[in-house]
Amino acid sequence: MAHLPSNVISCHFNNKTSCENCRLNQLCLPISLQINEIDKLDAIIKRKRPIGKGDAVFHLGERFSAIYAVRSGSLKTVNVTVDGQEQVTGFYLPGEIFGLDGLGNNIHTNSAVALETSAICEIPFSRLEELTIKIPSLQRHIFQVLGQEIASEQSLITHLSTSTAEERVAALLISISSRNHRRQLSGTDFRLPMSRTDMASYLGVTIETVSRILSHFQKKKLVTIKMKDIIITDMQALRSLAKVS
Amino acid sequence: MAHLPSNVISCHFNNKTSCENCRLNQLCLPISLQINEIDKLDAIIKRKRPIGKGDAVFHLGERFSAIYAVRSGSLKTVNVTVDGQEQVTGFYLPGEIFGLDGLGNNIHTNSAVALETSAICEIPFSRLEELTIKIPSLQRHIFQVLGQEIASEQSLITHLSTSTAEERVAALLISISSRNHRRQLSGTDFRLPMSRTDMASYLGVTIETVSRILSHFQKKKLVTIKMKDIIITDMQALRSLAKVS
DNA sequence: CGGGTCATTGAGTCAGCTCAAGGCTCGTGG
DNA sequence: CCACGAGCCTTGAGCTGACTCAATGACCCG
Repeated sequence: MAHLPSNVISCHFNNKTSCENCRLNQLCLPISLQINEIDKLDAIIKRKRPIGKGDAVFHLGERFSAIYAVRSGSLKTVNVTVDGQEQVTGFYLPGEIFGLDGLGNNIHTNSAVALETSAICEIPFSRLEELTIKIPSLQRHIFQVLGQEIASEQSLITHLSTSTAEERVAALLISISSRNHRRQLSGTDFRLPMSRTDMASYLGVTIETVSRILSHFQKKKLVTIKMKDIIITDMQALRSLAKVS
Repeated sequence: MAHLPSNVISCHFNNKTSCENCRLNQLCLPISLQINEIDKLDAIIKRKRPIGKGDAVFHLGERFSAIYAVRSGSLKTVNVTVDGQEQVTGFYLPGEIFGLDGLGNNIHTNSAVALETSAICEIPFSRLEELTIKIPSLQRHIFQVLGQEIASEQSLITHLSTSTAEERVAALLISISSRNHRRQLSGTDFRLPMSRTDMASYLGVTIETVSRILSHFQKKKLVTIKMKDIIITDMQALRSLAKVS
């Protein structure tokens, strides 16, 4: 095994990493696979050099050719409305799959942008399709990933239609919290990867409203916030505010 | 084969209908298939007895076992929020596929309810999965249907986040119009299948707001409305209001 | 033709927006 | 190691689009 260079960027970057030894393999695509099947999946996955904050994995309008998994860091997907405004449509954390927006008509309808230095796996879609025909459980899992994306978007739709600004902010905090928890990280004490502007755009409110609501949550002793660092001090209350059971 | 009763319901109902001779086969699943492949798809599709207005095809919480295509009529999918409110998450017209909401975790997260007397095709998902392994172009098409669902939900999300009530109503009218047009029907002169209440719920506004906006559109000579019958008299202006190119 | 559902219209209220000013943070360079 | 600047975040004041509450009108089915 080659000796790894010691600077920060490269220590995250290891070409030899495989799905088999990836910490995230119980969250990501391999979850449904046998060892020998994982090897086949592994063979088609390209592990890219880490990308810096603000860099795009793909741009709106580009031809769809692959889906992506987050290995480390975090990303947002961004849409541009007809009148030129940016609109954040999703946040993606390690173990999560993104880039599905191009599947419908072979053109990406969003750009994917790193929120911090991030490592991603690229999975060429045509190769993946071939593989799913050989490995039915993988096909089932891809369908499931797509289905989950649909379900999570529907719940966002419901939220945007029916919730107040306060409920939206609470729900986002709960969502990030539970996704961290799923990765064996703290669900109460973490760093928000996105800016207030991104949160506001995603939630369909203004940045001022997000800020005011976070201050208000702090006043009510639900959370402790210092910029992007957040500690949830009353999960119960926050959950009920978010209308999440 | 039994003689069919002659009442109104049954005259729409014909077991012999096949994908091959269905008027909608250039919109629906068969679009990507050869004749002999269509026969295979046909073999797994169950054509159900027409259902009446208000009847459900599946209920929230039920086990996911099939996806559905609208043959005639129209349906809505409905979600129930934590506090017990109904929320419409989608409208489905002939040739469109619904029921994908259960794919993620094998449980339907919505109910599907007929807006009028409707005929639907049921496609058992496990049979469809088997078939996609034998017919790669069908797999590709299913992925595409899922991708389109994801894309259309994302565009709804963007709309709900950024649009005013007026823009939302305009966008819904344009959407119904273009979906009618796709079916070779008039894109300017049609009947809205859903109630004001359903429109309002789907758009995330109140019923009064929908009503006021429709009246306002009429005053501005964009449309002529008589309850559910609508004539779009200035498509250009309505499109630009909807912020759709 | 009568009752119930669905749709329209009006008046007053409020959540979240806009505009504006000031504070905090962090990276950079002297 | 500190000073500085640019971007990000917070807070305040006033405004407005959409909501709530309420009453009336239109349609449909038995």
